[in-house]
Amino acid sequence: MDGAAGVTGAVSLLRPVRAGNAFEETVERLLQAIKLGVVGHGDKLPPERELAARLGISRVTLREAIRALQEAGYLDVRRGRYGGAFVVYRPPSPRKGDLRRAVNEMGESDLEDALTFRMAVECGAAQVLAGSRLGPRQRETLNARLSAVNDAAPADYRRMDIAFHLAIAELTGSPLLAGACADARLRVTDLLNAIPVLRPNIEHAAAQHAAIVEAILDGDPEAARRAVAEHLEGTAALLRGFLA
Amino acid sequence: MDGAAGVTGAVSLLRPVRAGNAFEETVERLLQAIKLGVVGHGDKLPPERELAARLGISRVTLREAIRALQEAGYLDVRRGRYGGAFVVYRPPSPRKGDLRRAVNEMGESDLEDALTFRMAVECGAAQVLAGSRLGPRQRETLNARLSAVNDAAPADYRRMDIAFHLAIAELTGSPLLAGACADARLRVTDLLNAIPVLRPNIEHAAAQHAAIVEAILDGDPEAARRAVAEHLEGTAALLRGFLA
DNA sequence: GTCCAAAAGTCTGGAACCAGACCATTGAAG
DNA sequence: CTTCAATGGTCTGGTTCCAGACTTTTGGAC
Repeated sequence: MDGAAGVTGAVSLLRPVRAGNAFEETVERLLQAIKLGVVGHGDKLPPERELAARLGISRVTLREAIRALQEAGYLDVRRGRYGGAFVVYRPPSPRKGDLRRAVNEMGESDLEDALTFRMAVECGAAQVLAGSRLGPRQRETLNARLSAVNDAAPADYRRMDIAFHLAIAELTGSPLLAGACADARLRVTDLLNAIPVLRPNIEHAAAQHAAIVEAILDGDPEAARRAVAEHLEGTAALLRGFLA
Repeated sequence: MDGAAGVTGAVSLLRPVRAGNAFEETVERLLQAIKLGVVGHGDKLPPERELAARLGISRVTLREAIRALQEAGYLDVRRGRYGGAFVVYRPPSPRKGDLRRAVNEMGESDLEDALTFRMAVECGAAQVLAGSRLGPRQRETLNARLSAVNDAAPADYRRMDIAFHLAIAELTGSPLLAGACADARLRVTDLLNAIPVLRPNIEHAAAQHAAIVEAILDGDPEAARRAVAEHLEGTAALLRGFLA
């Protein structure tokens, strides 16, 4: 360091190699999967042995995490054949003050960080996707996700919205980019879950979603980038509005 | 899973919680810091106790990593007061075949992944930065980094180039975004180090760097995004050219 | 009704990792 | 030339985490 301390990158590179112990990180991961709706209400997690292998941890550690989530009321574990860990979580209806509480938990600066990060990676993903030649299969997927959001029941709205946004990143074919977008989204899920889903907002978002898809299918990176930026600015403004 | 297996995000969320053991991850991190030039030739790493704390690992584990890097010839460790671990690494002059070898090591699909990821996050960062009000201090920093690349000796060129690109991300004020850009860059450093630094390429890059800075200082997100996209496409094309 | 396969639940020995105390070396200041 | 502070080097006991073998429960197939 010393001589080059100020050059750059020191902050991001010399940060902790591990976010916490294996147990904590596993709980966090599973909770994210549940809250993002990757595994929805009533769905079953993969068998312990398979899941432990996928997460790269031992069964013992995974079981501790599952038990913690069970005790917290997120999972229902049943044994025997056809048993498993079933998700029983439903996003709670937001109450006044939830947002304030959620923001206080993460900190104001973390909020700005998350919103900035999300803006950058999602705009980047849309730009990249619009700039690549899309096959008929990919176009279908994109349209299907768009329809799914528009047809979603209020209780499913957030989940479908997440699926739509992540689909854009995943269709780029870059796992790194998809991971970054998933990361960005889950850093604001708690906040979004804390504000009510209102009709005018949904309609506004629907128009923006349509514009995003249109730009991507048109192969116009600039329009795609602008559409996503506009959409996310709207979301950020909504959040700040509820905070004020 | 099952019911929602196809929805999305499963791949990125149910991936391994830890990339390897603490030792391996630490070696990797330090090596990245060295190769990205965060700590340049002759610089000293922070004292073991401090570095271990920053990396969130025990001194024992850190020392193992340092010893590995010492044996690999990247560090020179001296004891006593004013001692420490000094970087002795200089980026090697590329030889014919190095690139092919580096690509084979990481895999073709990982290469595409890395290039796509980098395109998305760096374009996003430039867009965000151009869209934010910059203070005089930030403008200075940006110009300084630009000059540093242009004035760099050939041996320092890559390092200054990295510092320039990362500065854009860091100036957004988002640690998450800065981290993503650092990650993206280090995934291609080995490849870029494997191709020679040629005059025409440097001049071409210099013009593009200038265009990026101009767009950002003008507060034009679209122009900034386009300039970065163009620049990175040039780099990607260069890589592919050397591979063909 | 019996059997079987798939799943959760349990146990054990060992490896990895850690926190903290202590030792050894070095170069500068007095 | 003695002292001292900052640094790397070493040791010890305890915790976390792991791999793998084994047990129990469950519901369907025959």
